[in-house]
Amino acid sequence: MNDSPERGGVGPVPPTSTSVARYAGVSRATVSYVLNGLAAGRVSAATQEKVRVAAEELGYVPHAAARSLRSGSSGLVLIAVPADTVPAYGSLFTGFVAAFQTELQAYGHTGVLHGARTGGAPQAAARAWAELRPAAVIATIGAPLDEASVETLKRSGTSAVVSYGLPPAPGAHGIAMDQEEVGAVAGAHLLAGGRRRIGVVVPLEHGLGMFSTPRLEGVRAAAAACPGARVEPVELAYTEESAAELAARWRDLDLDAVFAYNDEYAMLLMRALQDAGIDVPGEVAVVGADDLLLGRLLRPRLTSVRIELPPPAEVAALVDRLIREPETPPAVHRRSTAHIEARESSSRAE
Amino acid sequence: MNDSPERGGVGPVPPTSTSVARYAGVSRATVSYVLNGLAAGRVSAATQEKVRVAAEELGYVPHAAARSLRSGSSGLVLIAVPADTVPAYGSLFTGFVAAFQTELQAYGHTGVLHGARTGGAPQAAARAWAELRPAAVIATIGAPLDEASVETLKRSGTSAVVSYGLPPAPGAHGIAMDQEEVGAVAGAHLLAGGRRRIGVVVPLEHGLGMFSTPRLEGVRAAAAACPGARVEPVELAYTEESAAELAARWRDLDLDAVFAYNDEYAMLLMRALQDAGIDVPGEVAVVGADDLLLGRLLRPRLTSVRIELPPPAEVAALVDRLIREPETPPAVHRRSTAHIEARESSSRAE
DNA sequence: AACGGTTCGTGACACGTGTAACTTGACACG
DNA sequence: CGTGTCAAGTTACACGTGTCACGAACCGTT
Repeated sequence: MNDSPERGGVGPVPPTSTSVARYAGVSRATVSYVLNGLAAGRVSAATQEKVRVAAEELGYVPHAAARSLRSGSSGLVLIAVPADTVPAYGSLFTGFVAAFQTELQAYGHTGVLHGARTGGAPQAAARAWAELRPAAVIATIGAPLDEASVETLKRSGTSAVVSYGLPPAPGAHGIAMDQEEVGAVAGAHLLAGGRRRIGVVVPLEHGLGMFSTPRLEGVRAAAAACPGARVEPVELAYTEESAAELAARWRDLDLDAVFAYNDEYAMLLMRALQDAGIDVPGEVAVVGADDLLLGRLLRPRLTSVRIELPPPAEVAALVDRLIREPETPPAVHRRSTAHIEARESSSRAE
Repeated sequence: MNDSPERGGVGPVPPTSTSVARYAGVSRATVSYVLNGLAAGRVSAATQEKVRVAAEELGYVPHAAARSLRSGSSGLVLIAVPADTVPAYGSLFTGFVAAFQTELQAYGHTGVLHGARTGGAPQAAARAWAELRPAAVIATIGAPLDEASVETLKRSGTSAVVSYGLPPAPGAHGIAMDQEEVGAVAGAHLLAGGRRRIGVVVPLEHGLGMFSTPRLEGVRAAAAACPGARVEPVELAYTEESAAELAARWRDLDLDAVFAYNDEYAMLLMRALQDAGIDVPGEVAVVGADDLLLGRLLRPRLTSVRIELPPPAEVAALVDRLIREPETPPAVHRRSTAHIEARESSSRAE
């Protein structure tokens, strides 16, 4: 007759609010009121104390699933990241995500990070997310998110779906990095330095394509205003071999500048060029992005596009608002800005 | 009389198994059997099809919280990371965590990452984790985890608590990085190269202490066997200013070698030493750890201790076993190995 | 004494799911 | 015809929580 599910372990059953109530000699409702701070004018101070002591004594921790079921909201904010292309990211995001989780906590949400394979069908990932009934989903760069996924999430009760750092999927809000601006800033800097034949590194690593295309377009846009300027994509993988191979045939490409996608690719390529006897910045100027500390350790020091992301606190505030006002029509809420940090690797041509 | 909680949004209510049952013209139990693959010999093929179609049509996604409540297990594996010291990590972990989540999925668990501030009381973090009733918690380097936290988790039903990359807290399992071995390998290499006055970088960044102490001990252990050898801690923060300041007073320290905690600190320090006119490796040998690609781009190329972590698949398998056999007594299950990758930054002294 | 207000609690329902136990025909066997 | 056996579903309960509506005292006023 006992229908209670198996508790495999022989360990003690976790205390519930019922245990606490019994222990304190009050009803379960009272426990709930006290522990959720709704006891004002309902429960005497003495009883409150009794309940608190009982909860402490028993080591009571509320059951998030039960609370979620009853209250109709999980309090989760799910941050989706791509599971496979992370190493090529740079450490730009790890810091942001951590800070963001901390900020969310202040609003009473629990930020949780979920890796999704970019290879598989986006639908499968969206289903896994939807099962958790998150109040919001933030899909970061490279995470699979299409229109159907947004639909799945919304139908399952997620009030806000936000694309972070890339153009939002239809139906989703956006906190965009303006990738074209990144390219434009890099391009403008190189053109101002007298460069006219600009290569743009397109990483061969899977999943970075959505990133490099708009950057390439940004460089092109900057070059359009400048007669005689030429812009060309250059493929590169994040390995020493690939960089050496590219450097070996560099002179055939006839370029006097390269925007290398990010600082890590830039450092890799710059080294390979130098090893091949090509002078930086004399023969070719190199520009990266993300402004990593390590880029300043090389000689010449690496010029970089610094990308200002909206600060975590601001993003958390926005997400909280979107959760509380689910009817807000999808829009792009905030863009990043990009600035050039000019250093020796892109000094003006003679 | 309606006690159902508010659904703030005006959006349609998410479909439940009841909706699906009504739509398909069967009972809710049948839906459950079909969708969980327990229909063999219980439900006719025709009915199964009807149910599947209905679920698809309605976009039904099961409610994880409800399932968790009923089944007594959340299916979650919580990966705890420190929320504040991440940038100093290097990209070593981001790749691992992502791969690990993917592997876990194959076992039917859902890996989820949770950032915890290292500043606050460990108890608060443990409580937040325990609320989710995870089947297992994996605390990575720097995540706050003490004996009381382990106790809180176990009492709330978590069957396995695993410390990853650091000595396990009492009561927890361990998948350890052998930090002493890392130090020992670096120390042995430097001693073999004729160095006798070895500095060991201790990062000033919060939360990395537990890391550097055993490494320092490892270097000391290696030096103990070598008469005349001297080992000293050297403090350094991950900023150019700190490195320059250290380099300026370097000669007072009278050291001919330094093990710089990891490659990022090593690159930073090496650059600062060079800028101060100190020859590497002539006057001082530099060794890092993690064997990053970027370390090979500097001149001289950086010697590094490569740390082989247990592969994600293996870790996932272990965690799955610990979940299924909760009585397994706590133990250290797997250690990392460390190898020296000798390059020019630590060439033999004259 | 009757009445209204305040203080301090409790009883009971609903959230969505998984599954053991039961029902209902249909059919076969003695 | 009574009795199993089996297929195909259904009924009903439990998981742990939040909260609405409803007491039961107690106190002060008319």
